This record gives sequence, C-alpha cells and structure tokens, in this order.
Amino acid sequence: MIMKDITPQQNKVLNCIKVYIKETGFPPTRSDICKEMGFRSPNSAETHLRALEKKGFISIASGASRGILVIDEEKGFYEETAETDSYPIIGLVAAGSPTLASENIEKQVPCPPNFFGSSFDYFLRVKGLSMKDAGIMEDDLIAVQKTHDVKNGDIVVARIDDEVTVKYFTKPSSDKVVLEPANDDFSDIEVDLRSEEFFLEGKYIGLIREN
Amino acid sequence: MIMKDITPQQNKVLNCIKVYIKETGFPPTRSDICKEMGFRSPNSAETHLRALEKKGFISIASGASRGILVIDEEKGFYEETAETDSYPIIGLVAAGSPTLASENIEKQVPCPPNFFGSSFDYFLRVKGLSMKDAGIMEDDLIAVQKTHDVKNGDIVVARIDDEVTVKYFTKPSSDKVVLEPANDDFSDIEVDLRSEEFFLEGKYIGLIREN
DNA sequence: TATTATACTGTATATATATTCAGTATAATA
DNA sequence: TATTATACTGAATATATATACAGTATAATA
Repeated sequence: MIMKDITPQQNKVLNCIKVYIKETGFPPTRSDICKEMGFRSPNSAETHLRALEKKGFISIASGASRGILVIDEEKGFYEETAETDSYPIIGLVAAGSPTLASENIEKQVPCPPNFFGSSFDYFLRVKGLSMKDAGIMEDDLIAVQKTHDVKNGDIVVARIDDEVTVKYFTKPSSDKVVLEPANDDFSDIEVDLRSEEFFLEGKYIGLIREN
Repeated sequence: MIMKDITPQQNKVLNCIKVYIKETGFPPTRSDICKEMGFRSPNSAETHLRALEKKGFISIASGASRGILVIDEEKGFYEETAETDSYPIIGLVAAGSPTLASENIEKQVPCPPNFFGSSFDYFLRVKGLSMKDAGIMEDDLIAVQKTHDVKNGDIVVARIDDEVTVKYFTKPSSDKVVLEPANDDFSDIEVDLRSEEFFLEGKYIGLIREN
C-alpha cells in the first residue's frame, strides 16, 4: 500500500489519535485533538483530519461523532499481538565457524522478526573492539542475515580459514576481498581468493546491547 | 474478576457493540444500537448499557458521544503471558523534555518487556555523537528506564533547563552533578544543583541499532 | 507570478447524541 | 405482598460535535 508522504505535524496528529484510541477505547473528537495538540480552533483538527484522510491514513465517517477509523498500517500500532520468533545467540569464538549447532548456542531470545527492518537469522556475540568506531562494542549482539548478497561498505560476518570476524566489506577486484576494521589499532585484512579460503557467513542487519 | 450473570438480551447488546466496533472502528451511539437490535426507543439501549456497566462488562464515559469501552475479561491474563509489549520511540529534541505525550512519539515498536534484563519504559532516539566512545551513535535507540535510582558511572538521560542529554553520571557532592560525555570533542557538564535546574529523566538500560 | 499545500485562529450553527422523565409490562426475589 | 430487575415505548432537552465560513501566514510548486 503506497501512502503519500505524511508531514511531521500530520504524523503527530495521527499518533495523538492512535494514543487516544488506545487509552479510551474510542476515537477523539475535533475538540479532543485540539486539547492534546494545543490547538485553539476545532478547524485546525478538522483540516488535519481531512489531509490524513486524503492521504489514506484514516477514514472519516460523515456526520458521525468520533467517526475516525485508523487505516491499518503494516506494523499495526494498537495490535498488541505482535508475533515474536526465537533467535539463537551464537558466541563468536576466535576460531571456528559460527554454526547454528546447539553446542554453540548461548541461549535463545524472543524478538519480532522484522525488528530491524530486514529479516535476520541469528545473533552473534561480538568479541574484541575491532569495530569500535562503528559503535560495535565487545559483547554486543549483532543481528546477522545469512546471505551472500553484500555491497562494498556493508558490515559483514566473514570467515577466513577458521577465523571469524566482523568487518567492513570491500571487493576491489574479482579475486580480492578487503576487510576493514573500524579501529585505528587494527589493520586491514586483505584476502587473496585464489590462495586463501574465504567464506561469507552473512550480513550485519542490526545491533542490540544488553548493557 | 468475577462478573455478574449477563442476561441473554444483554449479551446480544454486548455482542452488537463488539461487532459495531470491529466493523466501524468506533463504538455505537444509543441510536445505532437501537437500529441493530430493532429497538424503537433510545432509552432501551441506554438501560441496557447501564446494566452492562453495572455488571462490569463495559464502562461508559460520561458526556462523551460513543463513549463505550468494552472491558476485556481476558486482558489481565493475556498481558501477563504476552511475549511482547509495545514501546514508544521518542525523538530526542534539542530542547524540551522527552515526555510520553503523543506528539513526541515517533512510533511504537513491539519488544519483549525483559529484552534487556531490566524493565524499561521507552526508547529514545539519540542525536549527536557525544557518547560515541561508549558505542552510542547517532540515531541509535536507547532503552530508558524512568528512575531516579542511579549510581556513579551509570549512563543517564538528564535534562538541564530544557536541554536533554545522554551522559555518564557522577555526583561528587550533594549539590553537584557532573555529566561526562564519551567523546574527547565534548566537555564535561558540571551542574550546580543550587543554581541550575536538573532533572533525571531515567537510566540507560540497553541499545538497539536499526542499521 | 499565480497557485496549491500546510498550518493555524475564530465564529457560528445545524444536528448528532447522551440522558432524563414518564409510562407499561413481566418475572423474579425478599 | 412489596420490591427489585428486566425489557421495553415515547417524548423532551441540554449539550456535544461535525462542519462550514471567513480570515492570516508561510513555504513549496508550476
């Protein structure tokens, strides 16, 4: 469903309507919106409602009081039944592939599948500070999507021989891959695909820090 | 919760209200109920509503049109066992308190309540790089617990006058608070509690980066 | 340059709506 | 037997509410 661009102010009004419904169980009047938003004229609410209706975010029942229906977005704001899946946390051991074998699984954590926008397959617990300047710290959990579809500049999880690392990915030529850390204390890793074993475990999708 | 016995006719009315809300998105008027049920007097609906309210099946907002809230019997149980709750994302505006008022809510995201070990109340979208060396980057979402119980060294969300910041917290003496950034480009903020307004919005619990 | 979209204030009003009052009737309590 | 709960009709009314109309102002667009 393609919705026209919402303005920041219209978004505030839309959110205010959603919150009102969540709190009271029924939609607000124009006057209620004015109170919430600080407007002094009911027509301010009215014009915003008409704009939101025109853009497809709500529908308005003519003549009816509180006749505002919020059109379901993909996320489902007031839909409390967001489904969660269980994702494994895999320890990033210095040597060895981050496999999904049970002996490598630290624990399972519940998480909505589209939590980071893109889908992902597992969490990897980061060791070391080689990606410090990218805001990836020791013991962070990075959400990893198992894929080989990566672009230059993506942060990837890669395995060279038996060593697994998280780095920026660049492929300057067909037989060469460069893995760049985000920390001046570390050096670039250049991989000659003709002589070294290189395996792309996946792509960095998002990050969680449990404090 | 024990609810008094509902009569068959009251159950019909209750069901008709539920169907109306499901179909239109907002509760019915007395007149709407009459149409649905075949009553000829709005008072028929009114007395049924009052009976349903008395028995705890609905609540009625006085004076408000369509002010019927259907009480969900299973809600208590459901909330206890629910795997996800919905948490608001609040934009960290340069000036102003990060309140939970609807106009400041960017959107709601589903997340398991104990996702970060401790409970939390909202997500704050980080602006600026003052906590860069702590791995907190621009546009990160930090989970914030509304509390005043913080220790030296905790990362806190604080408000000085109308400015909201995320910093390391230290309280060297009873009338002084020092807020330390995690970035050499920024300076410590020293707050004299005797002359400046200082408010502790909450404590940093965890972090999410949506990439 | 004219036009449109956004973002408001302020006033006015027809009507949508909650709510009270006055009845009628039946069945179940106390 | 008197009382209360249920289940309605019918009329009346204060007010809650949608909605139109008249303005002001700014920014973007054609």
